[in-house]
Amino acid sequence: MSWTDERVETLKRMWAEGQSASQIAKELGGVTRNAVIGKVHRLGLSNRAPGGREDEDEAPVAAKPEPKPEPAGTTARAEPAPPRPAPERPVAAPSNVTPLPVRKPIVPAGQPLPPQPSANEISPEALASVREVEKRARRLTLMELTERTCKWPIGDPATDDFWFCGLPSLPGKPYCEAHVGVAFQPMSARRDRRR
DNA sequence: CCCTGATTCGC
DNA sequence: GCGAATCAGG
Repeated sequence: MSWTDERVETLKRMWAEGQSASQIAKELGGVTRNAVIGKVHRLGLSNRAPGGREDEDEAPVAAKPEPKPEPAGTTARAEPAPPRPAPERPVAAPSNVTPLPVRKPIVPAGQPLPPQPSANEISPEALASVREVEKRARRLTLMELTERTCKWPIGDPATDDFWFCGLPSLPGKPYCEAHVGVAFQPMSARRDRRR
């Protein structure tokens, strides 16, 4: 694979969007995150806009030759500060926490997450398991989610009482075992259960 | 251990 | 120019 104009464009766009190098690499395919990072540096867009105003063009002449007294170890690193999807209070759900087919947590521009077929029926054990699991949830924030962490939302997004499960997700699935069990229910299964 | 970006250096 | 290996950090 080579850096065609199109691929570079995708790289630029995603990098600007705050996507991580590994995410970009996966999107492009045929390259590693190292390749992406390397390219990013060669393109000279290493620091992403922290959300606020940033200088467009670089002042070529620096007045300060040596502004750093520290001998080593100092890292002038700019925080990414990814776009945070402010929780636009939808419907302040009461204490009634029973999200059945709720499957679409706010994931940072992730993949479509195709629906998985499942011959699962929601069992009392599964429900109990979920309750239990949610007590032990890692309580991750949006930014801490990865492809292998459960993205099941817990709590009320309109309050601080909100986080994501964060337990290890099943390979290829967005949720942990317990949450997959209640998330993916075929219509038929639900109907049958309503007996 | 999972992940992040930064840097180096042989190719 | 490229990117694997490595580094430095969360």
